[in-house]
Amino acid sequence: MLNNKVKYALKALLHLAREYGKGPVLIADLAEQERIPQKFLEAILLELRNHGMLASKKGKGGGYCLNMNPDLISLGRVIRLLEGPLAPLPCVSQTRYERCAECVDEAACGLRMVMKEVRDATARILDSETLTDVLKRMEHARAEPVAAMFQI
Amino acid sequence: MLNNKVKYALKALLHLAREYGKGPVLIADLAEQERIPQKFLEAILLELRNHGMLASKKGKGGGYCLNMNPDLISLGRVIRLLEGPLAPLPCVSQTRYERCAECVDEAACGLRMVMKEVRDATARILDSETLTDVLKRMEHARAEPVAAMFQI
DNA sequence: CTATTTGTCTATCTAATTACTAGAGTATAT
DNA sequence: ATATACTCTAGTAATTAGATAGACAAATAG
Repeated sequence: MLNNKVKYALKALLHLAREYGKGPVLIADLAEQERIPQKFLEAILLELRNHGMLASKKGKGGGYCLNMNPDLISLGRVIRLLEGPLAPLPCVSQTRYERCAECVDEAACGLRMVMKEVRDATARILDSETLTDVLKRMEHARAEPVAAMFQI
Repeated sequence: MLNNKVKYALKALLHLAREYGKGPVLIADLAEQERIPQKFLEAILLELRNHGMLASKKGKGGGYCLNMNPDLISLGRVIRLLEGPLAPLPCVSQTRYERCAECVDEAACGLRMVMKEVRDATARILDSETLTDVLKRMEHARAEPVAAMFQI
């Protein structure tokens, strides 16, 4: 399960991706429109900025904006930045491999083989899906709402 | 990331699956051979027993054994039992759906669509892979060790 | 029937993490 | 100057992780 921090970060980034190229967005607006606790959001945005993913501007007319093109930011990248590896076990992580302390024979560990498949399947999705891709999905969903079928 | 509790549980269950039909296994033996802290393992086995997955026998010649055929126990089932849903967000869980408190329009949430795909991919693997399947993988790996290639 | 073995269960503990909040400080535009 | 808006250091309450101690209960061998 993703924690709230990552979820809020992704929602905020999607919001900023939608406004990409239109100048800075106020934390307060972001917090209100995405319904995220403002002070918590502040901390998250700051962290993303310190990692170079966001840029900020102080003072009147200030705010936050993406520091790179939204099609360079994959969901996997954000999750790894704020939460850590996508892998369900550290011994199958590509980015932060760690041996299981208690493991007797890693090469013959059946659990590891299955978890490697899970990691690969997860990474295949999350590393290929960028903010731009997700925005496109959202527009598409708004254009053809499935719910409409039940609202005739 | 799976926590140690689940990892230990899965390792213990695989061990018990290997001994299935051969009578009870001592906690002490399990703990030693799988290198799991014994008292922690006790608590885990007790929980699995209280959920009906294991059976226990007190006194001399006692111990723990599987309470059902190992090909009825999928990794997904164990993870859900001890840790919760496989889904990365509660709003895409099949078994324990929960709405995101802050979500404005769930049907149009792009994040949700992607996470649904992740959940489905994960569940497809973990719900089909049983203890028996994992044991087969392990035997296979021991029969044809990849490492042998580098040890000539 | 009793000593020994082995699982059961309650209670506790520390450390880390999560999810926030307060409030003082700093930079900027006008 | 001054209002606006981000920065940053603390701190806190609640939960989870990862154990450990020790009394207790049941079963069996002899």
